[in-house]
Amino acid sequence: MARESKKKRPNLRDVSREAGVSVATVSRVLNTPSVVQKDTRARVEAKIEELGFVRSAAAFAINSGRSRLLGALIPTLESDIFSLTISSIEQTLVEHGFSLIVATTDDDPEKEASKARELVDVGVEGFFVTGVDHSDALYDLLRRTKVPAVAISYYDDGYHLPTVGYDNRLAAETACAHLLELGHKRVVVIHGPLTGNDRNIARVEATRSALRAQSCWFFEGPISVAGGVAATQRAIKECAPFDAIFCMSDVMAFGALHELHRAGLSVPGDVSIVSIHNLPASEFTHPPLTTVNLPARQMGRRAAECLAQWV
Amino acid sequence: MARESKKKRPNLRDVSREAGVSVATVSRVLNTPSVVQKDTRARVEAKIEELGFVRSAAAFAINSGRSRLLGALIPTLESDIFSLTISSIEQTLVEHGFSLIVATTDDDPEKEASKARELVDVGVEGFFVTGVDHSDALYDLLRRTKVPAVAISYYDDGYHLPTVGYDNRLAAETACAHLLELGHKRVVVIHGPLTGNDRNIARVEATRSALRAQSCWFFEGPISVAGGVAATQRAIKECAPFDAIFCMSDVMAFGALHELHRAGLSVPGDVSIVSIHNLPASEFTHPPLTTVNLPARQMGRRAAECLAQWV
DNA sequence: TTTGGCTATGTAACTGGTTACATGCCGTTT
DNA sequence: AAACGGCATGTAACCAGTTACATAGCCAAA
Repeated sequence: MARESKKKRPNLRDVSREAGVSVATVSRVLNTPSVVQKDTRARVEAKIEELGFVRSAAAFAINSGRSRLLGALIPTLESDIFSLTISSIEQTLVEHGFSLIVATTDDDPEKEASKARELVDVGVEGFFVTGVDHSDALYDLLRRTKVPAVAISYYDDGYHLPTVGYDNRLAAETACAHLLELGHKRVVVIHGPLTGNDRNIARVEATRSALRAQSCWFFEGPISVAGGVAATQRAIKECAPFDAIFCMSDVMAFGALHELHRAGLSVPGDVSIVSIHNLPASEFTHPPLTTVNLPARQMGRRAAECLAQWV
Repeated sequence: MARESKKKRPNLRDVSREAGVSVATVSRVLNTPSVVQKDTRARVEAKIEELGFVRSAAAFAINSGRSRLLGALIPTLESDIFSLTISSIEQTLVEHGFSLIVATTDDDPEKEASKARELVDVGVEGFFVTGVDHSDALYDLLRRTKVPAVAISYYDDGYHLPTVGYDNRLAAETACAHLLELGHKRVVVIHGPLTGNDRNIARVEATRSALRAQSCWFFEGPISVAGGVAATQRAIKECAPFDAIFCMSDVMAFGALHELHRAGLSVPGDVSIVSIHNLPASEFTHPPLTTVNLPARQMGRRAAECLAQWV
């Protein structure tokens, strides 16, 4: 009774003592059960069950050097694209026996570096970063600790980290090509923040060059439905008439669609909309969105497999 | 040069040797810098920097007993409600010096229990579970390991774990009251899966009793826009005319809205819609959704603070 | 000059596992 | 009967930190 209450958690030695075997044997039961005699094993396993023993993760990690933890540094979880990606990363990692720590960075390189540092402190064996544009502090950390990292949401062969993602320039170009094909001449481009966001920068640059022969207006806003609404309002006020809107993100397109309806403009009659992402919900807007597919789930899976293999 | 390449990562002894002090002193520089002489400390800190030393999280955890990790067991990340919640949990936890491991369960109690087990194995100091309905295996784990856990998305004073969340019955009742007030008589209720999902069960039960005097049809489907679309299609086919739809989740309401439009029914002219959640996007549907607000962000913050305090 | 107390640092024993190596036992083979 | 080999198990060193306790050095009071 005193035992029950004062003891915190049983450890290997407790089990070994109670089962009348050595610590090594208990450890073997845990790690290589096949090498220990059947009845001994049964006895030890019974004691483990009885005492409610669970091996200390810390102690395991300390001599195996393996924490079975990976981290993910993403701008936000409040955007479907990233939550979709994280979701599939997590699902893939469990298959490989890893757990996933998420850390959000708000697209702030400083915050990213400090959270990366925390991840390393907490013992991750590797992590994901979003995009290819990072602070020196982060690169420094990677160099010093040699922790494996893969970049997601961005595909760039020449980058010094493995990248798993899509070609953001190509995605924008594809959308632009579609607009050009339809013969649009006056295009409003609505995109997310450019500071610290290489993905948006790549898309905007590609768009500028693809639409160089067209009249274009660029509007920046937060990547949200409200952001799309606000940008579209400004566009209607400042640069109507236009015949197309290109949203760099489906969620902003939802907002654009809403605002166009509100303004009495029909889609695609008066204005065409194209965007990038192809979220599950984009199929059910009115009309359905024309959007460049970014295979977020697939990317998550690939990235997870890449990192799991590496470590 | 041989050192550079063959050595893995510098440890406490390496630093102490190089700095010409004992391991205890280095440890003190790390943990209680104030007690070590200024110049000694400076020397040690310089060496730490020079060697790129980072203390092993595992070794720290093993004797402090603190992993600084918490886990979250949620049904899915692919739903805005949960990603919103997780997002605010994560943001709150960093303020308290914790990192967050996410694990998705698909609303499957078995999966939940096994992931809980993994979380414990990996060394979390506590975790969040969703709802109050769990497998025996999970309760057993909690009892044996005494790991703190708080339940979210559900408020129930009498539960044996602390709960941080909303009153799901009340939310449903509020929505129903609104429909009754408008005088609706024939109501279609669209809800998510009931198996293993106490939140949905509570809402449906509350709805049944609130609308006992009305004609009601209940449709179940996955919590997604597509799920809402499909359920609404069936409703139109099987039980028109109805004058209201109550969706237990905004995302399903998006689908319902879409499908009603497609069928040529006007909202709220022909059919009223109410739902639960109040997602950021719900303000921008056409017409804006009437929805019972569930303060996901606030809940995340509270839950995080609760658990952080506890451990 | 001795004693006492304070501070800065070192020594070594812990934490809870893993594992290289040692040992003991039993059945074959010569 | 002696020697050998293989298997099951035990002993103790190790991983990378923390920390209780010991010690050394210094200054002031007796």
